[in-house]
Amino acid sequence: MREATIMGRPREFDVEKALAAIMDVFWRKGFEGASMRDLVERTGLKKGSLYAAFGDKRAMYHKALALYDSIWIDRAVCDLTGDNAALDRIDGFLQSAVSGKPGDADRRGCFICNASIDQAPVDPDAARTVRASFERMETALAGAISELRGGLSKPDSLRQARHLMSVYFGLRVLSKAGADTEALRDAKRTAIAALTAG
Amino acid sequence: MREATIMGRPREFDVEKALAAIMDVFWRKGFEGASMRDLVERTGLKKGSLYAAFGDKRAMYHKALALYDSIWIDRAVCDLTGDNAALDRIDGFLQSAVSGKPGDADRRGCFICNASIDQAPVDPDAARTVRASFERMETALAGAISELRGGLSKPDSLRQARHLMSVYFGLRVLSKAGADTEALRDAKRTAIAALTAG
DNA sequence: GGACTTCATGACCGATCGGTCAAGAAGTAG
DNA sequence: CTACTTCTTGACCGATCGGTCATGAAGTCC
Repeated sequence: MREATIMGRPREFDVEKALAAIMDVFWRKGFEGASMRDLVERTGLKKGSLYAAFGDKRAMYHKALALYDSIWIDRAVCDLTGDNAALDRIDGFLQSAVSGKPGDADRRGCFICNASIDQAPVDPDAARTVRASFERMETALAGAISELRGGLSKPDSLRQARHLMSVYFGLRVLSKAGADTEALRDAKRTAIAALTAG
Repeated sequence: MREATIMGRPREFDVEKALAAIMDVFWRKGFEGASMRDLVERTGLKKGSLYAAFGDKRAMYHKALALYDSIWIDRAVCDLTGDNAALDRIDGFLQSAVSGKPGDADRRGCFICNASIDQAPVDPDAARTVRASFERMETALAGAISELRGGLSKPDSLRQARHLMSVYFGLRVLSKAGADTEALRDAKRTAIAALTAG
């Protein structure tokens, strides 16, 4: 319904671009750390337009989180189910948590990880979104793992996937505080070694 | 110096108790999520007393984080270097990230983990404290690991320790969003299995 | 054209933010 | 006792918080 009917003055800004900007702000600063002023400046829009288009601050956060899921978690899942060698896909997945630019680091990390710490305990809706992302990642990982090691039973693949999930988010935490790159590399390497040999 | 000299009106409150209350607030709510109002209510003190005793909000946060390190990270390190069986000590360490009360969960999680996500990217002092805690944990873990597996070289123990560090913080992240208890148990179990067999 | 609908803008709202300070209370030192 | 120091308290500060709304601009529909 309602799509062909265009009445009244049309929007002058690109809603998706605006939401992408909102996502970037919450991603970097968290929910409480981001102010409406930040959102206004980053989007280039006025407060009234933002509220009209997205609802209140909490609603903006939820939409930003959903957008992150649909862009970045989607990408991670696609990469994990792609057609490279299974080991390379898994390695790439963990590597994405390690890299971040050298030196200054990407500092944003993973929005899902940030939201898990920052909002999940106080925002059930955010917690639900986060858990849904967890499951998608876990499933994709399990698929790649069972591809890598044909002999593994389905439940065993799942267990290995859950293990790598914890490694992934642990790497995200460690790297946010600027942990030694070598330490991250070691953690990743050891996890992968355990996978191929376990 | 200065300790015997007690001049003027003595403090009526217990500074350490107050700081413990402050720690609890920041631990639960993060830096931006905690307001001075929260701190005043939780400590039972007036704003003026808090500022006089601890400095501004940021200084309070730093002192709270240092207190956490000296209580909880100390305890984790002690447990890891204790005299139970090495495997039990390591298992207990990971278990502390899994448990949290059943159902409603402890929700506070690990303050170091929270601070890493929440403040480390924007507060270099907090980041330093967090990294120092990382290193203490890593060292204690490496010790327990080399005790568990005598044959392991020192660098290999360190690599295994770094791997378990990532698992630990990953479990913290997953559990904050209320991930399935079984998933956490699987992740932990698999990590330990990899340790004993890798 | 006029009727109607939606959008953009900036002024405005009360509440709360982190932080300060003057004045009085409560102690020590001599 | 007086002199002095520190602590406690509540009033107070300007800034910023998230959020609203009236007005006018900009479009569609007939």
